[in-house]
Amino acid sequence: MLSNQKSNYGLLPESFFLHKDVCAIARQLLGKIMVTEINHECTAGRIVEAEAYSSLSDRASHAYGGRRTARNEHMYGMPGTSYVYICYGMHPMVNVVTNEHGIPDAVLIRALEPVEGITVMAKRTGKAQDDKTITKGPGNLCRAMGIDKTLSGLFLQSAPIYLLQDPGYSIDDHMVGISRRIGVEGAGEDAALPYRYYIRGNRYVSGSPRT
DNA sequence: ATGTGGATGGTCT
DNA sequence: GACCATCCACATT
Repeated sequence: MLSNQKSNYGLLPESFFLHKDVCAIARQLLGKIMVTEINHECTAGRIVEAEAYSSLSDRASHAYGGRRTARNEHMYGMPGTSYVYICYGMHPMVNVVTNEHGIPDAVLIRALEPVEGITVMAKRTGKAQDDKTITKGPGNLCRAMGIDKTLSGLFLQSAPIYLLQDPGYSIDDHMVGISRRIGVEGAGEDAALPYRYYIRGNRYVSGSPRT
């Protein structure tokens, strides 16, 4: 199943995703492991960048003002499920849905550091295994992980997609950078909110700053 | 290292 | 018809 990783990593409890502070969850997702198993191919990466999108009051969120459409329906789903949508007509983006059922908080996963299946990632993306853009940025990481819209609305604790903790790994606060979010200039004052979290100096972190 | 412009198509007004 | 929670190639500093 999860091959050699299964013995080391563990599922996250529902309480992890139920937290009301979506920014705290985005921060805590740094260092966690995202895994996909698609067509018997396992790929995994450590989360190194994530952004919080906060429910109804956040103008950068697809659910701003309580907006609810066919596209963003999964934002209103159960905590610990996925919300995948297509951006710019071609890039899938994967989010982790948080807070209680019906409250559309979500964390956008923006970058991973490859942990397993790097040859599969290279095949899917047409890039070299040592290309640092292979899982850098929300569109790139979805391509490397094989994530598409059909993986939206799924619990992140069973095939084909998992979110796991690595008990032997922790991220100290001094390793964490915080900034405004990327690509949300249209969100007025909310564009400046410090809702982006990343691991300082990690070569897979997208945008800037990276330190 | 930084900036620009084009690709590309779903979604909402 | 306008707007994107982006990426890549290519130009310029």
